[in-house]
Amino acid sequence: MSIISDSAPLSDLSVVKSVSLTSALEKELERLILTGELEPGVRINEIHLSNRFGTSRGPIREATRSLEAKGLVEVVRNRGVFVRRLSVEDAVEIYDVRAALFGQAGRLLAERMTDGLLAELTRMVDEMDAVAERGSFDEYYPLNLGFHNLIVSSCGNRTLLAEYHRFVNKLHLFRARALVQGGGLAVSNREHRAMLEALASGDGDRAQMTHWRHVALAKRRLIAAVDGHARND
Amino acid sequence: MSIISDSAPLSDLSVVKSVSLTSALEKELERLILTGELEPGVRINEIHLSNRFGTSRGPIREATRSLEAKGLVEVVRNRGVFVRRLSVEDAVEIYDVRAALFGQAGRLLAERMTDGLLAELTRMVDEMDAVAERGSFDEYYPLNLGFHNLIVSSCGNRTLLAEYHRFVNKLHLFRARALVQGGGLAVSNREHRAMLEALASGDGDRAQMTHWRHVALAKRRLIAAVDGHARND
DNA sequence: GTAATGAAAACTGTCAACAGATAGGCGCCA
DNA sequence: TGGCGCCTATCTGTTGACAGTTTTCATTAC
Repeated sequence: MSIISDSAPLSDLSVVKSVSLTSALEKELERLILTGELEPGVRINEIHLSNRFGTSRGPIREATRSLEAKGLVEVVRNRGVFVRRLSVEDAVEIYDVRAALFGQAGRLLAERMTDGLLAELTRMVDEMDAVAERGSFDEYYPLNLGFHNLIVSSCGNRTLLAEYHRFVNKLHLFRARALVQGGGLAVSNREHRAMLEALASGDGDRAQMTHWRHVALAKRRLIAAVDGHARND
Repeated sequence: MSIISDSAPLSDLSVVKSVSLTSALEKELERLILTGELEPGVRINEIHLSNRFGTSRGPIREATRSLEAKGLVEVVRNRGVFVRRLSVEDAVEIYDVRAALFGQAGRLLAERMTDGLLAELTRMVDEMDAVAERGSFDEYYPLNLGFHNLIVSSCGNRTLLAEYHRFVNKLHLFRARALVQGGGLAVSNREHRAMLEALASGDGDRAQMTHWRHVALAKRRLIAAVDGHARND
């Protein structure tokens, strides 16, 4: 259950012998993939990596097998491992799964809501409104990410949290990822307010619905953006 | 994206060189774990396994790292890999995730329902009713499994399908698994009928709700069974 | 100029061996 | 007799090497 979101600056792997070389390598490879330093589609050369990290190929192979199970890379026999490339269809499928998980998180959170958390979430949405008015996407994006993370982190289900993060991370493998990020800052934040109200009411059904719909609408925006982009090609 | 459900009788690993030794070992280990031949909590000895399968330890280590990422085993540094043991809390968390995924599958299926599929699903529910009346759990269980699988398999989202199977499989690691299987055959099948009606109506919201609730109620039955069992101890 | 061919280079799959860590048993001592 | 520490057996972590496959590239024929 590795929740991969903090890309801690542990580039020097030599220090972390305490947590096994394989898992350190796995984290580092995951970081390289998610930051885009290893682009979707490229092959991962075991020998190059073993030279780069000063290890033998064994631990690297173990790490890549782990990443394969997580869906970040693809292993082709006798040809090597490739950073997974997500098609539009893959991305759309992931949005459905993410919507389901996020809706469930909303439901669970509504049933265990605290005043402090509600205040914090409200503050975040207010801040996003301010930023959205300026149209500053660079500021909006991390706030938005933090808002969603706080909801899922606070829902009380660690399994759900891990899965949610896994799929959000996986979306980084979608080449046209930039498409979905733009557009509709204010619109998106209106949906956030609806979620807030549902959470405050303590109504699980309603919270699940608003949270589900938020991701479903994001999916619709993605599809529209992809279609528009394709038409412009 | 390995959908693991068919435990094909490929006990002889020597034949399947075409799909790589590691993945064949992984499938076999997964089978041993899910069937309970390797019980939750036991340690997996690399040397014994390599002798048993006639390979070296390398491929076995790769296979176990993959299983670790899937959540079936736990790796402790310098001590080995252990078949994962699920607590009641873990099982309950998984039910929440499963409910979310199954609800989403219901929604997707409602929006792409065909007459043929509806007829097949109806036939299955009728058969379950007949079996439930006889109180034959051994006959009910596989029918029930097939009913759920058909719904998720037909929803058109392969990512969702793979995830759903992963979590259903994971529940095999729950030691008190027998607790949830018993009780409420007729009750459960009444919920199936509600799901059928929602699917037939083509109403996505309603289908999601009925499918979600079906798993949520199963979760509640599990909790009740566990509580009752604990009180009897 | 292009396509087919064959050899060599590069890379992955697998294995066997060594180094370090852990666990269990034995003897020593209070 | 019970507890402590040492020692050995067992097992995992990692490495380097060999075998087989894929890819690359130069050569040759058309």
